[in-house]
Amino acid sequence: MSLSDPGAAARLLSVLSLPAPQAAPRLLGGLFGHRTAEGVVTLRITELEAYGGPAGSDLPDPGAHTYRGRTARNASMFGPPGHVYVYFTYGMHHAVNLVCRPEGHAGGVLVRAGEVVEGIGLARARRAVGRATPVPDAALARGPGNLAKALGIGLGHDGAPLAAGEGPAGDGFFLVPPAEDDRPETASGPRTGVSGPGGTDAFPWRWWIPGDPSVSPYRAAAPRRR
DNA sequence: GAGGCGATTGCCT
DNA sequence: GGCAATCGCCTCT
Repeated sequence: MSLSDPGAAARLLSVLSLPAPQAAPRLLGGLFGHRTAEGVVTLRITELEAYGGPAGSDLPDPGAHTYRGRTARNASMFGPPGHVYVYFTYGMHHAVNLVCRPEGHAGGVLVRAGEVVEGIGLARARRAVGRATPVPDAALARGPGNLAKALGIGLGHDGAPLAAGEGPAGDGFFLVPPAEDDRPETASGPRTGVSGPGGTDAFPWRWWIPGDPSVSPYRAAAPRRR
């Protein structure tokens, strides 16, 4: 697999047309990158989570932002595949999803962690902002908030298209799903930080590459403070 | 118009 | 392991 893989475009469309729980394990080990005026950072995806659609749809997911229907915030999740859904949470963190399924069907894959394989200097610089101590390389894109920061992703990128391979020249996102023969070993379990039934064994929609140092530690949803 | 809380992170004890 | 930070979105009044 490489950024110039001629089969990448076909694989991207076929994989992202699937419901998220089927697309997610097929994206593990793939390349995901973002090119800006600052440079390019590319990751090998090592951890992700699938998210479905609203109550009453064909893939209801009580853990998803889309569960209560389409809103201005989550509209990208209902759009055509091959785009990104970026959201802002906890007043400080961004996270990025790869939108799945045909337009009208909500679904996406949250990219939770990756190994930086290109642009590690830029990733280090972005992650160093506001920190006193340096970030270990394996942790540069560990966790969805950290990954978004390493890739330079903000709310302004919500709805941006995903190119296959290196894509057209200029700024933007690109994605290269692994060829079938290149898919890594995978493990799966409940999603991290999801409260309610969506965070239980009933939705084992988190996948990761076992033993990879960039995978984030599992955390149960924070109990409500009072 | 107000209040609660979140697909998190990192520092503190 | 506990918990503060920090603010936009969503729900309810």
